[in-house]
Amino acid sequence: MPDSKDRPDLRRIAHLDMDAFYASVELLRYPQLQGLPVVIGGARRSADEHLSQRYGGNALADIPVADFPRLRDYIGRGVITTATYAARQFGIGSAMGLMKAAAQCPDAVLLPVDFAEYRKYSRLFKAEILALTPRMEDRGIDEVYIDLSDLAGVHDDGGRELAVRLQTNIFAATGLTCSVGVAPNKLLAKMASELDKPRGISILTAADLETRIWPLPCQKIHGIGPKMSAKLAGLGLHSIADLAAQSPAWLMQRFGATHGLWLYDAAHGRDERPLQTATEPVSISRETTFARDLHPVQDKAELRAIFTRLCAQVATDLQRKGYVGRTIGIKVRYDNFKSVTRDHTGEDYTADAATLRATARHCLRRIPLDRRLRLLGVRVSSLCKIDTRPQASSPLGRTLPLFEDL
DNA sequence: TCTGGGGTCCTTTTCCTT
DNA sequence: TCTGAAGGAAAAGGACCC
Repeated sequence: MPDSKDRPDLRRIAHLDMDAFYASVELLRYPQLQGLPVVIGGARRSADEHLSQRYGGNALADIPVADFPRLRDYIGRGVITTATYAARQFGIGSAMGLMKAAAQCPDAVLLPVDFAEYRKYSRLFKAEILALTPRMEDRGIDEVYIDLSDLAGVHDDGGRELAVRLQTNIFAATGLTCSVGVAPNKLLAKMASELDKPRGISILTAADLETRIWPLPCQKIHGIGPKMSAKLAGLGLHSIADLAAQSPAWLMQRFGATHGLWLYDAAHGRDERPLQTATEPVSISRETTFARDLHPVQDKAELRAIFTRLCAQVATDLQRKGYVGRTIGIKVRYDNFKSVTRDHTGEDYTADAATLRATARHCLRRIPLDRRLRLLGVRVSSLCKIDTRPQASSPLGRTLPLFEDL
């Protein structure tokens, strides 16, 4: 049997992406909303309370459509996490402000984001994949890479039969559909899975590069976002073919050695990144955008309470996940949307709320508090597992004194 | 005018030490 | 004691992703 580890040309990597994941989960729960404009996002409280007060989580499928909260009822800040296709007809899309969306489609149903529910389905579909192979890289709640290289039959049809089997098993387990792309590496597999959504299966080989990848806009490359895309467009490079036509030297001159070479390789479909079947978190953080901009002096008590709560939440998250960290930082976003961060690396590892708060407070003192704030965040990095940390440090899980000075 | 939250990764800047 | 170079680590910022 050929071993793909020694034969890069035999690599078959699948990228699997759930179709409109959050919206699809919500429609399983509320089938009466099928076909209606529905947006998911905003603050949890409004819609949650609205439904739970009246129905308490029972017989959700029986809730009359007329009883669902609407965009027009929403007051406050927030953005749309995702929108159903019916809502997109109104020009509503991800990351749009809710107030703006409400102006365009006031009657759209507004549902809160329910991560606990999405995680439940996430575990179900990943379990189906792991039943086929342990060679899976977790890429978040609704997508994964899978190394099919050594599975029986993959080299007979490029992986199509395995992709069909995955789709079938996942649908049976969850009632949800997904799209699958199979290609020689992660970069191409990711692009392949987006070629034919929803419920698509796209099988790519190196020979398909010019016909199926090169006509796509540069932004379809995972890692090229709006900023990079605009810069490329400014140089007259719009499609991946345009990018591929440039010499490595030309790209390196304009984008630096590392990035230039990466662009060149990506445009030529080259990517040798291995699958990462196990990953450790790099940082754990909590942040919150206030319902209204808060003044550092006039709203001091409110800010202090929020700050204390964020520290306590991060500490709880660390303890629950079994980590301690020694770099503690804060993030502030001013009313003009400018953000600043400060952090400090200490001697000891900790997951203690009071210790986090004390260090974070020092960080906070290093930034100018001369205008209103819209966001505050607390972050811990330089993490290690609690049982492998280099030395014993601060006590864990102490209760936090409330409402100290900021 | 509007712009969430939780992350990763990369580059640049700043600081410290020799 | 001052100054500058060099290198590394830490800090800061930004782009990107889900």
